[in-house]
Amino acid sequence: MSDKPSTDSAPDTERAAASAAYSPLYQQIKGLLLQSLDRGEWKPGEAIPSELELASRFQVSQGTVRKAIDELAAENLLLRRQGKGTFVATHHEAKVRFRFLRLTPDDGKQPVSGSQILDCRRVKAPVDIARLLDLRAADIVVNLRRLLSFDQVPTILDDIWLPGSVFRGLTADSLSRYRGPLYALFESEYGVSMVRAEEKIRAMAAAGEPAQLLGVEPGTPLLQVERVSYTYGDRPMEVRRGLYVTERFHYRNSLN
Amino acid sequence: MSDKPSTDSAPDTERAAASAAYSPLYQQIKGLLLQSLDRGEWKPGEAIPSELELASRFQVSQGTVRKAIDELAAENLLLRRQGKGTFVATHHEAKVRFRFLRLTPDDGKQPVSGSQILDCRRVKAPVDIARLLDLRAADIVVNLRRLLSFDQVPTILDDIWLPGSVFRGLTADSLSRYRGPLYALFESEYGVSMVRAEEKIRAMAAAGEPAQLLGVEPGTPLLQVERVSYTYGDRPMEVRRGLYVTERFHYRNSLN
DNA sequence: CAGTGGTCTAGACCACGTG
DNA sequence: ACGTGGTCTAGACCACTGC
Repeated sequence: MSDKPSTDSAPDTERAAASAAYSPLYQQIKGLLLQSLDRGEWKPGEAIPSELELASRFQVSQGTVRKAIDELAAENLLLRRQGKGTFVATHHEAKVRFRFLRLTPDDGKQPVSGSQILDCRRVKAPVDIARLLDLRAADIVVNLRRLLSFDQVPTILDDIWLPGSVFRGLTADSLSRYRGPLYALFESEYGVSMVRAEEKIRAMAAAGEPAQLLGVEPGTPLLQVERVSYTYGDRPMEVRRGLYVTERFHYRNSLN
Repeated sequence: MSDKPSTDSAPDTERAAASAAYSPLYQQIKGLLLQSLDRGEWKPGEAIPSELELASRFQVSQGTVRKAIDELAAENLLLRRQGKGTFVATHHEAKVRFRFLRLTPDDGKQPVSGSQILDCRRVKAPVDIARLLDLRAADIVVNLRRLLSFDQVPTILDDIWLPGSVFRGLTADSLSRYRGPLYALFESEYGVSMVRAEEKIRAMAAAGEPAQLLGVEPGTPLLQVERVSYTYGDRPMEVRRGLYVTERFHYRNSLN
């Protein structure tokens, strides 16, 4: 069923017009797959159709589908499992639970983590948040504050902003009852898959309230991590400002 | 010319023995290419032989060579340029000069950068450095300190450790005369290509001497970035401890 | 055993860079 | 016009998973 992407056998005029916007077949297929993912045709954790099936659906060769899937897998949107199929990435699953959390214990031992919701309100978007989330200043956002502890030690204080129109019904209560990563909740309850994020990191002295919540002296150096998370189509869906205590933890990063 | 990697047409016994250590042909080719890079058969910035030439040399199809090169390109060891060839990655070239430097101006304007060598000595390796560099405690290392300024403002204080046996003849003098990224110098003068690095980041208060050199008050929160850089074959070749002033700059990172 | 993704091949044609 | 990497195809066989 459906639209075979146009590539060859086009008259010269069309060819010429298209040449500026030339895009390889597999990129077009990739785009179609992205649309299906965005549309929710295949849910996180589910298998997508096999390569042969997609090839016949799009009327291209298996190799072309494969290359499209290869790129999506490289971007961690899909997950290939030999002999089983190709699956939509999800924030459930122990293996990738901390996909976006780069704070790591110095001694390498996995800590016991706990989350405490401090606050959850709906407010008019501050200008800087509105800009980052592509909203108008009048729009409503959910502002969420929470404290993460590792081995009972308060370590991360997060200030989170979400578009209110998408995250209806998100309350401190529903959050407190929930166990697990926020991004997994966003997926199953609000259909929002976080796919990519950008972080800006700086060093900052702990002010009074954060210091108290994190149990450190005012003036203690902390990491300030500002994260913007994106769904399919590079649409920003979350702003998160975190303060990290780096006494027994560090932020790890790989450069290639 | 030379060794075709063994894959097919092997008797059953050998086949079975190899099955535990089964490795796809293109991975074997990738290994051979890596050896050639490590051996310096193709220097940074130079083109490697064309895909067809490599295919005939290794007695495999072009597609297999292509897949090997694809992976090396994805790891930034090689650089493909359509119509021209495939090139060995280099730290010369304006485009990738700051490949490993994640500190970015808040306002996005490229600053004018300057480097000042503070110190360059050869000493016995401290235990922690020796461990990180896979050296014995008795081995000699080069210890290098420098101050980076952006738009004349002191911003990064680096404490750098290099294996002395590799970096012979590296002196404060030769460094002061050199303009450009250190990694480019390492490449052309010492044949060491840095290919990958791991960083550990924490927040830390500026102590007396660093504070003075960076022109900030003692106690000012700084980013402390510990980097270990690796050459081909994942051999550690540099430890770098940097202190970053994040007044007008931030450390940027992308999460996938 | 059947179905999935993974590897490997051979060949055709396209886009790009350089003479 | 030629050589490079880039795309696309068709088909064979392999390795892994689950019934």
